[in-house]
Amino acid sequence: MELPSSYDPKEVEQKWYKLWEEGGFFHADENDDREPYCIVIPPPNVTGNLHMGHALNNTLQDILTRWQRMKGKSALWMPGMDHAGIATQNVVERLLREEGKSKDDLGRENFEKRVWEWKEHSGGQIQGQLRRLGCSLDWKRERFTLDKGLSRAVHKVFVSLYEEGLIYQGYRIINWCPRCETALSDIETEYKDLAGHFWHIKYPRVDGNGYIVVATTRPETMLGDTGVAVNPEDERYTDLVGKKVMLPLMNREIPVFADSFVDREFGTGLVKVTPAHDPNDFEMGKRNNLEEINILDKNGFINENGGPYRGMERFEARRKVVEDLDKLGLLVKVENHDHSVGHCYRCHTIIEPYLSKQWFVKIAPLAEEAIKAVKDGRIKFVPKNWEKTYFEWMYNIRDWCISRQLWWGHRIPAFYCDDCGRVIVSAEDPAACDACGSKNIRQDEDVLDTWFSSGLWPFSTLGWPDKTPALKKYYPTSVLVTGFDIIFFWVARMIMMGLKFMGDVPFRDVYIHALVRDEHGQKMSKSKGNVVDPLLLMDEYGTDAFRFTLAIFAAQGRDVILSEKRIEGYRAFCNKIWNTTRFILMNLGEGFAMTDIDPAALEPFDRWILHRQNRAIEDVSRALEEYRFNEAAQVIYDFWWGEFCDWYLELTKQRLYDKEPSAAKSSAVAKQVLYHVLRTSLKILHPFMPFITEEIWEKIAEGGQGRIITAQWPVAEKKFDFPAESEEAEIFKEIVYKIRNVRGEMNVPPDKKATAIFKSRSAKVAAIIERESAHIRALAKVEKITLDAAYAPDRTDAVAVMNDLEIFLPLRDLIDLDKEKARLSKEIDRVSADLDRVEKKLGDESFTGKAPAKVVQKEKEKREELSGILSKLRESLAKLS
RNA sequence: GGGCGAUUAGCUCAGUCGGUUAGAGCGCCUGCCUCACAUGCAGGAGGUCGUUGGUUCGAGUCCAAUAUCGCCCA
Repeated sequence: MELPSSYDPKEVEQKWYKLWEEGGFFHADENDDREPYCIVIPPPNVTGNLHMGHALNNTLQDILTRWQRMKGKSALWMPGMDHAGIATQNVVERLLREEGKSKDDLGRENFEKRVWEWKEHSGGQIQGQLRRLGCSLDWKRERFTLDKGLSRAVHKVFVSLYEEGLIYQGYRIINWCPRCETALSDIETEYKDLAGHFWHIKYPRVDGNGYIVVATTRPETMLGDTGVAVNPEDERYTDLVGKKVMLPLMNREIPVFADSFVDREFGTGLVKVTPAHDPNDFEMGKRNNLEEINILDKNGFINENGGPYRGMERFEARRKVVEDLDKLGLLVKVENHDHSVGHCYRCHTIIEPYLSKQWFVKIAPLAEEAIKAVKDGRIKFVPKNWEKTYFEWMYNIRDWCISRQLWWGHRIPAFYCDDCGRVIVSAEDPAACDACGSKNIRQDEDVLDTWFSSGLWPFSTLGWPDKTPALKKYYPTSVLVTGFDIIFFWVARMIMMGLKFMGDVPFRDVYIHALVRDEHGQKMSKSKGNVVDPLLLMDEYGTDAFRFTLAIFAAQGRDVILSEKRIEGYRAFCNKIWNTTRFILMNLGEGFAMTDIDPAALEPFDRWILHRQNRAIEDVSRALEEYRFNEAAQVIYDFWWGEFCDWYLELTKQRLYDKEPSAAKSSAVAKQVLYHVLRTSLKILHPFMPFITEEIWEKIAEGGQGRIITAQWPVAEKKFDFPAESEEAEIFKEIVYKIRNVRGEMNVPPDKKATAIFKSRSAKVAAIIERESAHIRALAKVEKITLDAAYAPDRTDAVAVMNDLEIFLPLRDLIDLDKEKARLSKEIDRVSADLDRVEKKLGDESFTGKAPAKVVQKEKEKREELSGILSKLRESLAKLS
């Protein structure tokens, strides 16, 4: 069979995914008795499209899943999507706006219907894209955070936490997005430094003794001021405490009071207090019994409490307030002031601290357990330094606001009795009030934070609250693979919920990978316009090359800054793989059949490559065990290209091309080894490059060997360990390299076959040269080889020196003596610099006295070697002068 | 303001326990269309590992300070 001379990924990729999926290769069976291995996918948003972050995240998960599947585990990679409350609602609202409608025109029920329709027809684009990426997800088990089973889990958790007192309703300051018209949790608010102003405003004293000056970055909030605070220690204002000032514009008398929260150094040391619009002011208000006046409506417009400013948008009101104060002569000064302003993480609108009634999770008791689980090692973060970030947050965690004023999501299972005012929390919709029996009950309008449901993901997807066989087999899951940006949003919450409801951690390991950044190290984002579409890269370079690039870039603790040139390089690697196969298939010949390899029949380089392959298998396996994806990929790359192709393949050519009957046995062995190494290398490459490996696996199949996706992961075989032969192979490689080096530097044309004379006193080296002379001739392009321990070199001989060996190449008229002198001088400089360093070291008694004997011994050997080489080089140079 | 990370070849990045001459891909230079591959082959140039100090027989690696950049939190 002959292959085309270059690899074309397009058809191959289309073909195999379908065959795998339809063939049930991705399905894990909870009823088999194999050891479980489970990863739950970080559910992408239903609105999502595959971006670089997904590509990296899912490539790594797929590598792990495919590897464990090949290791014989019952490997389950659980797929699914997140309903993404705010994001999805925003998408559908935007579509409605294009039709000139609002969600209120439709009403809640119709709106929800509309979102479901959207989900069915336009949502979940990413599922196809994950297939394109080759993800071996068990699609039959796919879940959605809003499906029936998961909703049941959400209700059960809510009710249970409520009954335990861990969920409560509270009236307090939350982060409010006026555009999304909903509350947000603390971590859904992103702080950005903005250039703002610091307005200094006069508040006249009621007693007529002039005025005080307060400073603020948000002057419009003064409409809701109900006090002015000073630090109790601040002597400047002792006499003010207990007095009243007149709030300008609103003409309301408000008290001056002392509160130690106030920083004397900040601004004027006098702080206007707006309890309904600032979390710190809220606390001070509570401590000092201040009135709470809410001046904003849900859209960020001034409400009826804002007097003349009613109906103005908040920033318009700010301008007007400042203008009016200025007119009244109450504006003392305006300073430029940079400050940190909270923005909605979904729509980037500036959020307002806003007083309202919301549902909260009392987080401290849950966090305590979650901290323990990481402290005592039940959960391990990789890399470990993320544990610090995790602890930092967990120790400072605040109660979690879980209610959202949205329509798309899990509606909060709380009901209010309009007759007796009772709050009923129940997983099933109650028919009547359980206190007064009234049927006059209505459900809470709010839905739950999307992250509330994703916090249950590792067990809800496996069937909880039912005790399913899948849950029993796969929980706790093996590893969670995710980016550090959602450690707080998601990872910490899964840990808390898993411990609470399953009584065990949700996963053993948490592998935190990097963010994919653009070439300037910036986080990719649509608003910055610096996104690179992974689908385009896959189209251009092939999925396997793209995946391999991501893997080899995924060094721990470092961001991935993607370079297209690298992808191009690994596309070339795909082609190399393809052509390795092409070469082997062209040479196996008709009637080839794989047999067991008899170690006794192997020739030296067969032993070398099998030995090297054993090391590659070990190194790849170990790297994967430790989530060092980049290392694993690098090992395969180096082995395949640098050893298998560059050396072994070249070394087999003579054996394969020799048609003499005497060469038949050697050729047959080489074929077996080529085939064996190819098969094994394909296997260790498969998790990284699933498509090309499966394609080739089929091309080289002798029939009935199944698919590579379920082939057995190789282990290093002791019978193929040949350390002594491998050492000799390295000497051989150096000989070839030295000759090539001379040829290259002296510009000897390739068709000019040289003669090489080897001068050595080492029996070992001489034996290698004698044995491998045919290989040296072929690889170094040498015509004739002579071993002569007493050789007296001619002036026109080019020379190369290595340990225990001098190689002379009589070049006659081809030699350029000046060039050869320069070459030798350069070599002498290099070697003597090394020798100097070594001698200096060995002359230092503190080194010989304190360094381990092994290290000293090594240096001594090096000295011998270098001084030998150096003297021979000098001799040669002397002859030229 | 607090915390974390980075700084290594022209570019993008590796470098494990402190121990040979600090590696790779791309780019660059020289020579090759050699019967698997020009997406290739052979050879070469290119680095005082941000700076300063310290620990050590020995530092790209450990410690401290500092500069620059990035991220997270307040």
